[in-house]
Amino acid sequence: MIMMSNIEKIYKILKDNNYKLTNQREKIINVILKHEKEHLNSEEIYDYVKKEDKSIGLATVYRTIKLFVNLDILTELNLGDESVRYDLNLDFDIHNHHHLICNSCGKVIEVKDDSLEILEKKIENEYNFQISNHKCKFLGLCKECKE
Amino acid sequence: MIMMSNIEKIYKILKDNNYKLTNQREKIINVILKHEKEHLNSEEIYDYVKKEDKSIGLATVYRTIKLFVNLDILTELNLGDESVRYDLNLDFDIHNHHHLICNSCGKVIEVKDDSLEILEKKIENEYNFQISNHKCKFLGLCKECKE
DNA sequence: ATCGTTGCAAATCGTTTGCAAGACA
DNA sequence: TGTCTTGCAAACGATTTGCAACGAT
Repeated sequence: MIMMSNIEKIYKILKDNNYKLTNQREKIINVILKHEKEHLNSEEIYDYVKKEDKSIGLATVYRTIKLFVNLDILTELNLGDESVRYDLNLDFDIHNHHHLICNSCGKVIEVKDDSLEILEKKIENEYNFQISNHKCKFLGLCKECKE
Repeated sequence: MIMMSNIEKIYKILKDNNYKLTNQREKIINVILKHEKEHLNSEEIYDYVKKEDKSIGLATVYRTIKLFVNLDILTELNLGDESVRYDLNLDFDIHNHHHLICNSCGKVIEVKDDSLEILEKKIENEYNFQISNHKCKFLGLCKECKE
């Protein structure tokens, strides 16, 4: 099995779904990949893309983000009271992936963990609720802000 | 220790913080309490209150909700892609309280559970991140929709 | 050549604000 | 009475839309 880079994965998803790979979409993808760890919001994505291409329209950025959310390339994050931020989602194992959110500096740290499965089993039995996914965030203070 | 009803608790919180108990606030409280399990959003709260009092202003409802969030009477919920909904929060043990969200009918079921503490301990050690709270949602199908 | 995609500007949505009038303590 | 609170309408910010022009396949 050939290993695909993230960029290739996204190109393939677009192609597979009959969406065109335009100049604007390419630039937006590059910005999102480059800042993957920062969980940018719409405005930030627009600002970064604007630096590469002064003529890009705000609506295009919004439309592209929405498309990517629909294609499961991005996941919307509702962190704290702030704006909606986006999380790149190309690993297909998001099921066991949580977020630590620092109340002081706003940093978002990703955590891989599967220990919620015990709790999920319990819920499935107790409530007869069939779980397909979970979203978990832990609020608190990061290493740096704790000091 | 005397047991206070939810209504009494809210009246006390307002009084303790030097807020007046107005007619409009009373009506909003009643609507929220009556529909506690439904996790109403702003619009729904407004619609219900409007039925009791045709003359109430939309801004008043928004201002009251915001006040209640600040006073920790309500907690904002960001469920799925929908609007912000509100969760009555008078038990003071929200720390161990999760939400099950049905992808089909949108129902929200509350779950009391404290088994996340093991995971929290693990995160605190592994990431040196001091957790003060968590918010967890489990997405899937409820008993009724599963059939 | 076709049909998806874009940039622009206007429209829309939910929410917030300024202000004068009204009401609770 | 004094100050907090209200209703109204206007303002606001983020996102969406209609449309004619453009561009990828």
